[in-house]
Amino acid sequence: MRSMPGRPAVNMKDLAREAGVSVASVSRALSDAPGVSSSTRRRIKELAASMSYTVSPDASRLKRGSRNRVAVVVRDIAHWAYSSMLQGIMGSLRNADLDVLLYQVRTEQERRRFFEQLPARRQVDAVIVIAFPISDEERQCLELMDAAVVIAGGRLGDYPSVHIDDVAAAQQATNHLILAGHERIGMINAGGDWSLPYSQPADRLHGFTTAMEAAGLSVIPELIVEAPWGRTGGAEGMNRLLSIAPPPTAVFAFSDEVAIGALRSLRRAAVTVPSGMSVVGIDDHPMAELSDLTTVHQAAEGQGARAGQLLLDILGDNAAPGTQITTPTHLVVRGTTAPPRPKRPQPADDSPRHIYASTEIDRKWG
Amino acid sequence: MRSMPGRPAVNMKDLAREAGVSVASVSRALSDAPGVSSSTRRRIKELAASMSYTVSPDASRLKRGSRNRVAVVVRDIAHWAYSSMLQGIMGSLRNADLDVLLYQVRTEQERRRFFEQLPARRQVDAVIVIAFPISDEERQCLELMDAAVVIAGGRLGDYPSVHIDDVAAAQQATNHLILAGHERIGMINAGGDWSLPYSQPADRLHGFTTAMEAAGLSVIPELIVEAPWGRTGGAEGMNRLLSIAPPPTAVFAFSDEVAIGALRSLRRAAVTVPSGMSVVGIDDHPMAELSDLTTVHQAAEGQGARAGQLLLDILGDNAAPGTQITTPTHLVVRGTTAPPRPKRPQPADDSPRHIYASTEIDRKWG
DNA sequence: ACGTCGTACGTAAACGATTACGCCACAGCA
DNA sequence: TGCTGTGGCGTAATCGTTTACGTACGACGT
Repeated sequence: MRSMPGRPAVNMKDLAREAGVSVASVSRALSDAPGVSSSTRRRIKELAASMSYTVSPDASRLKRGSRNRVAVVVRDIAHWAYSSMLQGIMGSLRNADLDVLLYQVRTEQERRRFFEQLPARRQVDAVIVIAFPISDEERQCLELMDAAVVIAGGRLGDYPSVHIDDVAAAQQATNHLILAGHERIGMINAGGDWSLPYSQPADRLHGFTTAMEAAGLSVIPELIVEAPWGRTGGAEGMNRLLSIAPPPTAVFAFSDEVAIGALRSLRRAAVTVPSGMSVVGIDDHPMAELSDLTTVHQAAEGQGARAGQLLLDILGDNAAPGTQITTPTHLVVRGTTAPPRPKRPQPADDSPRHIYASTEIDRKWG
Repeated sequence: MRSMPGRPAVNMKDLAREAGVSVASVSRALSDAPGVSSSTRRRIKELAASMSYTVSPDASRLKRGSRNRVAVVVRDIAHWAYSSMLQGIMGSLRNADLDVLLYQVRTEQERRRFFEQLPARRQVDAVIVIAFPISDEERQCLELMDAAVVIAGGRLGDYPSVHIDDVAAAQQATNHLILAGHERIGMINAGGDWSLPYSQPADRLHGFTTAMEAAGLSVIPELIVEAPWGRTGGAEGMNRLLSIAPPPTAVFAFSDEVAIGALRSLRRAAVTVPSGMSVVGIDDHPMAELSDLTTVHQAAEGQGARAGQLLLDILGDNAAPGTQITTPTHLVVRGTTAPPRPKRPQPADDSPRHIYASTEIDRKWG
């Protein structure tokens, strides 16, 4: 049976009466403030426990003017990278006496609604945005509520953020293909459904082209295809690349999910991997190991943890408001990349490369 | 530049002065309560917008005694099944004007801390517990919060819950193996690290044994191994089963993650799947498709959505407090199950079964 | 002309805490 | 004894709202 909604069964006044002291003493005792003898403090605390009393967080917040709440906004909770970051964030905020309000914005419309209502109902000290772009008007909403903002898993304006170096990650992936001897290299990019521009696709594209140019290879525009984010998008993208004559000998995919979709297309097209086509992704998604996918590892949970810590530092005035943290990435070589098939058909090395061998030893390159 | 923490730049009194009315009228106008002429109401609302004023949720809650928040407690945010459920919950709560407070309890210690300190105390109307067991004392703590409780992805006492029928799911998996002709069937069970008993392992074990007995097959105790939850646990479990002479010809794994770990052990032991060993799991994790794993599908996001809806019904007094919802499961046959190798060695059908064939067509059995 | 009623609005008392301020008793010191 | 300082505690103001109640006033019926 629940009592009146929200009204506590026992409030501070009751406790005070019961203890024979004033509410002021109770407040002081419970909040470990000075001004109460240690004996009464102990007595009050014990009584509070026995009456299972706790202070009303709302009244307390109202009076003190603190909020002790942060909002975490995530685009897709069920996505590996984002839920990992969320986990990292929760981890570093765990001991901070902060409540976490969770919001999911899957569509443009939900995003808009979130920012419209944000100042209205939710009062938070900070907002952590996990990896999606926001518009200028939406930034104004954030300014209005005078909350700190931290971006996790991306970069956005001058906001403090924790992210990987997308350009460098793309270069690591591309250089791996180049070092293996590939020259005709394609890319499947994914913009992520948002109408707003986000730095990731542009950065990864930029990393790809600069790596190619640095190696003296030509970037062939038709070998760069844009596909929807996700596995089906990756499959589509690869189909488009396969329809080009001649197709690339290696493909850099925007992410592991895209790469895995691409691998599916290759299987259906009976193109052997890696001898007929090399594929590399970015993320080191758990599925990458299963698919034996060469990829560039990023520590998603670690980024979340750093973002949470950065937020605490900012709230505690221990960090510059514009701090940008770049977490390292590294190449994980698995079974989907190899040198290209020699141009002159010769006894091809089609001996069954044991598909699981490389999961045992992840050779890690800078 | 942030002003005083938590104190709004402009409060209702300021607005009232500016509008030339009393705070009462402002409150009435903004909350669409009767007692204000429509003209003043409009005027006040416009002024509020132009001063970008919003009511203090804390003061409002304090006075009204409402909370409009629910807590979601999850054991492992980054796990596919739980983040999917969380996603489903968020989805059905989205339009309900409820904020979601998120708590993670990964370890026994965190769980204990959560229940001892009840950070959600006096803050939420309801608590959704995602798939982990709680002790009797902890239930008493929950009562203290005087909040509604809903269990998602499991069953717990008399609390309303949304879950699959674990017994039936285990039977579906086991029967599939039995129908394929297996007789010596093992099981890798996983208790999930908690010291508290949870219904899932017991139910799945029970489903396994009843299916076996119903088919007139004997349950061999040493073929039932307990392993830690997760892929490495599954690998360990399978190693133990392989060390038994003779090993089983088929294995039912507690979950897809366990099954995938088991598959890894089989690869390392050079046991071919499915001809040398059949494996079936439960979940239909996205990785199951990649691993071509036969499994029993459960709709994780759907369960979350139902749980969220159930919560709304309970808060709106539209559902009996003890409602239990069972969501259906179905077998998805893929490539890790097949009839056992005939006992008399004969021309084995080791022609390469195309490992991806069945991902194209998921034959679904009740 | 006079009650009566409904509407629009203001006044003020909560809601449950925190905290500045004041009071009192007692200890220390001359 | 008289003065001052300090620790322990109570009084009351306050945080920003909501809302029960009171009042003023125009409309209406008789």
